[in-house]
Amino acid sequence: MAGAGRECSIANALAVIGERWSLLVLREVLLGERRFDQIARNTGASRDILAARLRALVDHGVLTREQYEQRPPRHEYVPTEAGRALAPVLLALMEWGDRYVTEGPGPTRWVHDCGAELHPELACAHCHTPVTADSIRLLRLGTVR
Amino acid sequence: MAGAGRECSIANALAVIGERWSLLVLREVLLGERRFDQIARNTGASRDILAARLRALVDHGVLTREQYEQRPPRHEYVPTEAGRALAPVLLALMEWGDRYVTEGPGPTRWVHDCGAELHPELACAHCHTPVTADSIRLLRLGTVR
DNA sequence: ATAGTCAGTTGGATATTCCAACTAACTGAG
DNA sequence: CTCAGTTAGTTGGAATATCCAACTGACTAT
Repeated sequence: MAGAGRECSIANALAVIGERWSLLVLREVLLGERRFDQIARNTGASRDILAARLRALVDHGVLTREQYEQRPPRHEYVPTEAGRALAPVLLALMEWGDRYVTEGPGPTRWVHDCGAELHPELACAHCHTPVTADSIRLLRLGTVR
Repeated sequence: MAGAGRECSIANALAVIGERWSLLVLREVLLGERRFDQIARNTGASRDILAARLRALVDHGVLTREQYEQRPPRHEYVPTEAGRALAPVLLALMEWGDRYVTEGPGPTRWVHDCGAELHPELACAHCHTPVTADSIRLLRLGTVR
C-alpha cells in the first residue's frame, strides 16, 4: 500500500479483506465451500493467488486451516468469528450490487424468517431504527497522518 | 480480472468498487471532501492511480464530475444516488474494522439520533428484525460459469 | 516577477497478477 | 502393479498495475 492517509477502520479493514479476491473467497467459505479446488473454481481466482490469499486470511484470523483427513493430508478453510462477522458486509455489498450493478434479478437471493425475500438495510443496534444519512452525526473523525 | 467464477452481485459490485482505493475515495467523498488534492492527501493514494479511480467511478455512475469554478476550470467529485447507497457498505466495513482489526477505540465514531453511539447491524427491510446467519435461507444461488 | 494552488499527466522502477504446467501425496479401477 | 484421477498447492515467465517524484498548465495572490 502507499502513503498513510486517514486513520480509519475502513482502511484497516481493507488491509485485511480489501484485495481483489478476499471477499469472494469469504463468500464461498460462508456459503459452505471449504476446499481449495472448489474455492478456486467458484471464485475464478488463479491458484497461486488463491493460496496467497488463504494464507493471508488465516494469518489475519479471518479463516482457520483445519485438517479433515489424515491420508492424504487434506485441509479445509473454516471461518472464524471474525470471518462470520463479515457476512453483513457481504450482504450489504450484494444488495448494492443487485440494485446498481447487476442487470435483471439478483443471481443469488435469500428469504428471511419473516417470509419476505431478504433486502437488508442498516439499523442502529441500540434502537433498531434504520440508519439514514441524516440520522447520524460525526462524533469524532480520524486524523490524517 | 481472471476467470469467470460464480454469477454474483458481490463480484459485480467488486468490479466497480473493489479496487484498492475506490472505497477510500468513496469514504472521503461521502465525508464531504470533493477535491482531487484533498482526496489524494486523505486516502494516501498516489495521484495517477487516484485519477484513474475517479475516472472509473465516474464511468460506473458512482460519482459525477462537476465544475464548481470557471477560471481556472475546477471540478469536484459528487456522489450519485448509487454512490450514496454505498454508505451502508462503508459503515458495515467500519464496524467490522473497529471490532476485529483496529486496536483501541475506533478512530471515527458516529452518534445515532436515538442518542447512542452508532453500532450498525443488518436488519430485514421488511420486518425490521436483525438479520442473523440462521434467520435467512438461500432461495437461489448464482451458478458458476 | 515570483510563489503558490489545483488537477492532473508522464516516465521509470517495483510489485502483483495471470496462466499453464508441474510436483507431491495419495485413492480406486483393472 | 500400473494407470488415470483427485486434491492442494508451487513454479516460471510474461503481462499488468502500482508507486513515486517530477513535470505541465492554468490560473491567483503578493
